[in-house]
Amino acid sequence: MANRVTLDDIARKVGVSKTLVSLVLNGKAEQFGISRKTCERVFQVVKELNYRPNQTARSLRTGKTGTIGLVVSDISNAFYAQMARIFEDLAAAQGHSVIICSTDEDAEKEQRLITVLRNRQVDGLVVSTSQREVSWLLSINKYDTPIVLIDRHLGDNVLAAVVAANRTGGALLARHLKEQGYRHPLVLGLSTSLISSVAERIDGFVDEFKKHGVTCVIHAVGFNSLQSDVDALFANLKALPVKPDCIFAVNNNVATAALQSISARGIRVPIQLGLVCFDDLPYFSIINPGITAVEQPISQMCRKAFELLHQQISGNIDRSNVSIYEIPVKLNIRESSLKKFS
Amino acid sequence: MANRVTLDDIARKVGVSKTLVSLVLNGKAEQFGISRKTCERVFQVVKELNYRPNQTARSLRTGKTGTIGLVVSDISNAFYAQMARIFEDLAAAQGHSVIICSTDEDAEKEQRLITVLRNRQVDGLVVSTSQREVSWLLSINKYDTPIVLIDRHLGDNVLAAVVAANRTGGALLARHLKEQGYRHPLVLGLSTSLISSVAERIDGFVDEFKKHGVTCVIHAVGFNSLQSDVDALFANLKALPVKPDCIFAVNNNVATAALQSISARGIRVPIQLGLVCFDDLPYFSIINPGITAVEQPISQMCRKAFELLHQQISGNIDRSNVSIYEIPVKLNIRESSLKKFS
DNA sequence: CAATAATACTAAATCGATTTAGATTTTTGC
DNA sequence: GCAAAAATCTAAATCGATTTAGTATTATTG
Repeated sequence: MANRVTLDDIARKVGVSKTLVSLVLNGKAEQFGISRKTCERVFQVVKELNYRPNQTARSLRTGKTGTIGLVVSDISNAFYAQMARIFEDLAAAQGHSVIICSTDEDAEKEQRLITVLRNRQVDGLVVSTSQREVSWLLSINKYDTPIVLIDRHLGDNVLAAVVAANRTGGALLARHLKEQGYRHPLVLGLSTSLISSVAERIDGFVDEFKKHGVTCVIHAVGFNSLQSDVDALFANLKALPVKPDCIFAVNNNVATAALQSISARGIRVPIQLGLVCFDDLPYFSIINPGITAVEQPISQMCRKAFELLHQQISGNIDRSNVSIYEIPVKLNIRESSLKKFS
Repeated sequence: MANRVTLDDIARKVGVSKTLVSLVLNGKAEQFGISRKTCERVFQVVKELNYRPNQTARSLRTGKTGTIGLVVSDISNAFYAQMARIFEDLAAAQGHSVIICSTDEDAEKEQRLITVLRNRQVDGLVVSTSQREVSWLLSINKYDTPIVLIDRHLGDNVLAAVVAANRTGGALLARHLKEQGYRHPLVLGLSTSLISSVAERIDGFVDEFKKHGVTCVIHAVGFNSLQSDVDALFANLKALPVKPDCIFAVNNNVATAALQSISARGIRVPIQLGLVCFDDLPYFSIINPGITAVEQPISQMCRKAFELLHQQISGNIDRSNVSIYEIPVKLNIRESSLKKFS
């Protein structure tokens, strides 16, 4: 075996105790008054034998694994994939690793996955939760593993959370549509709309239209039957009491499904139908018409979440006094909602 | 702490040894002739105290962490994000977890990341490698950690690898373009074209055209300067000795960058310029024109790679006799290459 | 020069599981 | 009723690191 080299092997070869080797390798040589010469011999042998510390053993002793768990609904979704990459980089900068889990918006599956992560002794969790009540996560956070919520929160002052300005973003989209002359908005939501992010996007959107006396129709589609639900809706668009003149897709998946239907049916955007989306994707600016979207500040959200998690892990923060951090969003106006000018 | 419950706690409360508790929990009760009654009491107390085994301790003793490392160039790329999701599911089905690392096509970074993963005692590695020679990975695989390459291989009979039928896919695209009447193909490759997948795609493409006396122009762009390199190319298209009438993007990133340029310059596809891509994306079938693409069998590739890895991990296979598995691809013809009919 | 301090190092305990080797107790056969 | 066999269970070693509580040895000081 290339690496059955242990601390003992180093110690034996150098002719010192493994305590000393450990101290040297952990940079505590100075503190423990270990002579420069000895240090050098240790480093030399470490290099010679190509010693690599067994992280498992270290974790058992220290109680720290240098691993964080990232729990999202689906890592293959572009939004969470980007998030994963950013967390990976943030973690790697500290020599930490990330284990990623996809819940498919299933609260029970989420609990199973989090249990696995806890058994693996992750130092902390970043969770885009599908839970509907806070108690379970709260007790974990309180007694065991630090948790920071991302993208979705579970109400005030219970668990630290970093979210996009969902309500504001929804309102921005609504105001824009209204200014463009759209009057019959249809909100394409998810049947899991209890999750805070989607709910607030919809609230912000609906409230803004309501201010001007316009009522929104809300239609929910299933996370696991997205395309077929959306297709079914489009097949019956004309049968609706009021035929919508624009659509608000609450996330990038919904928007893509809608675009699929729109494309298949040859519906003309933005004339026949306006389209806006919460969450921006690279291809939205490539296609014709470009899709008006609210861009989420993923990088900022991740950095803040990571910072909060680290404060909790290192115990530099009072875990009972937590806040929801809301990061501003940006409206990218493109042709899909420009009724006036088309 | 919610979970400072250890095997000892269970043993003490039940009034047996921790050996027994461990045996019971690992399903070895029968084998060791432990009475039904005792088992039941153990299970009851385990549930009562909400015992969760410490995976770190278990890993140290058994030498198995139940973790595999997935090393790719960038997890936020749709292709690898999908891959990650599939591996996650495959691993989860066996109670295993996945740690994901992004190398940015940097061979040294890849080595650093793999070293971290090995220190974490991962049971195996699935790597879409950026290495240019096989020796380093080979020695790891031989003496230490099982490795299966995915998407890219490093030559015959050195490391198990699962790849798409890259050469065939390239040829399929070339034949199609030729049949459509395109005669001046430009290959948009990557400066990291030494990697087998890209190289073979290009080879297959170029060879097919050569059969019919057509020479391809090959233009490489940088992984870290994709958009600007592509933009620069498009700015000078006319200045090229032969103006291309179609473009072959060697992967989805390159295609998206090309589309960005195409869209910005108002180039008309497929009339002015045909476009095909190796690697299919959901949005390729939504936009107008749809993008002709070779679809990679990601799921099959992942399943095969996972199977191979598991054979290696469980020692059911001779590690020195390895093969490259090539999985068939599928050509999805869309409007972006239909010169004839447009 | 003895007492004290500083320097350089180490033995052994520990983290929480698994596993080996063996110890009891009970049952069975004759 | 007693040895052998079967049925249950356990003590202790182990994985490979970190950390606590020291121990020698040498240098300094009054």
